[in-house]
Amino acid sequence: MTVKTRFAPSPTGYLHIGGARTALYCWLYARKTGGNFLLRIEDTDRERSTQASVDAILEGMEWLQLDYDEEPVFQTDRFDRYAEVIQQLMDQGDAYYCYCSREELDEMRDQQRKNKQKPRYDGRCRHRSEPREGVDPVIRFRNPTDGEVVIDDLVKGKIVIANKELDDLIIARSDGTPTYNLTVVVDDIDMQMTHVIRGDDHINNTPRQINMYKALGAELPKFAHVPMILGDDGKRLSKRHGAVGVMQYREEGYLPQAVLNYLIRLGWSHGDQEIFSREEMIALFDIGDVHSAPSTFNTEKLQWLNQQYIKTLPVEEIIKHLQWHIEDQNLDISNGPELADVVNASRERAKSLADLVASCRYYYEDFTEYDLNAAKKNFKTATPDIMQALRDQLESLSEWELDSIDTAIKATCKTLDLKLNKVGPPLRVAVTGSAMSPSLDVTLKLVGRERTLKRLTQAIAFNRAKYA
RNA sequence: GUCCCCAUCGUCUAGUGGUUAGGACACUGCCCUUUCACGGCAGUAACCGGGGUUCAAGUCCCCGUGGGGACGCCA
Repeated sequence: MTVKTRFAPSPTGYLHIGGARTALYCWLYARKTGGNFLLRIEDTDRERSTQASVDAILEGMEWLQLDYDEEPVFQTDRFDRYAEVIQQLMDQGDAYYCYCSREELDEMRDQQRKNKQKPRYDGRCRHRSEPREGVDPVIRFRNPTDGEVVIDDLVKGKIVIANKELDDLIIARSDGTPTYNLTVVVDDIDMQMTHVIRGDDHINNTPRQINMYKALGAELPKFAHVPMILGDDGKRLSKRHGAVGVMQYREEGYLPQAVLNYLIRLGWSHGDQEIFSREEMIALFDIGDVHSAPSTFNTEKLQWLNQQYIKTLPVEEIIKHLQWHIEDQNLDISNGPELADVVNASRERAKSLADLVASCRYYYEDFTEYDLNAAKKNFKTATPDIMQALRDQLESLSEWELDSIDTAIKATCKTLDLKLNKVGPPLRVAVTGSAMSPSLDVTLKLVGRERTLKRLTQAIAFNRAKYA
């Protein structure tokens, strides 16, 4: 049978990092097995679902390049079908009207809590035959009272839950709209899902859902419950608890490759391997190998991975993702060196794409102020003379190439009888405004002759004024 | 409170009865070096506790402890 998986977020916020991992696992498993991966938007809660969230989720999926095989399914398009199934359950006697008020239910739960019991619906409307005047009833699923439900979970193993721990859950609200546990089951059956991969916060729902599968005479999919991701404080990462949206990682300069690589290694591994290409992920991943314990999100490792990818990805790929940051940081690159050359010169010292852009500004724009610490440390009384000597040497060059620039700098050192470490650092500050840049020959070559000479003139003036 | 899940360095993990408990991030030191990085080398650091089973337990079982989750007319 062809594998079918789905990612089923509810559009009540952005795509967060935990959701992204679940989506990745679903996607990988489908891709690995030659199956299909679908996206289903669970928007039955009309109070909280928004179009903006739908867009954000779609955007996140696209950024991560987790492509789905069919058009996304929206549950709000399927209300007729849910009503049909609810009616079927009513007709079969597997569902019933419940007229209890919210106050009544609250009181019941309070009482149970007081008695140190698990709050659960006690089934008081199970046998009611008369409607209650003026009350729009909800519909509850009649859960079996005896026996137990067994989940053969692909990541957790065998889980057994006694039916007496479960209660009769609401499948239709008093306004007639269906609720989560019903819609999931109906959709997964109709969409012929073979594998339900989701966060383990859903484990408690699974036995109820299995009972509904049984009531509907449907075949069970395989379940795989992946552990939650915890924040630095050990608490579950969620929308209301520090989980940031995946698009925020783009804003901070992460590559989608790095995010995906980080996510796959969070709870899964393949020996000692840390870096996985997309192809390797698909080839090596198996849902059954996912670690059953929750893991803590660690930004430093994500940073390291990001750096690895910035260092090694083809330059065109880097540039593709860099565009967004160039716009974001308002950098005009039309007047300066080739972006590819700049990227190649600087990629080894960038932790993020945002850093990369920020640290390349001097190739394209002039500046009038120097980094305070860099100037303080490297501009001395002798600087104007050194800069002047450098300027003379560089100006006389017939060609502006790495070799000639390098030779000019060394020749200056010799003329002045100074070591390179007295000449190089101030030169760097003069030309870039900061204390860090690629090696001087590369930097000067890219900055260009004209700009270099102009900046040396500027540095001479600056230092003359300072030490006058 | 009740039920469910989980437990190896600070973090991510390898490990499937016999290992000097391995790797990665982070951290520290050294080397490389015109800066910052990169890179290389070295180092600190872990089997939650207690009982079993066994010749042998990080590995299997039980009980604690700790952490997480669920207990909605949310998903």
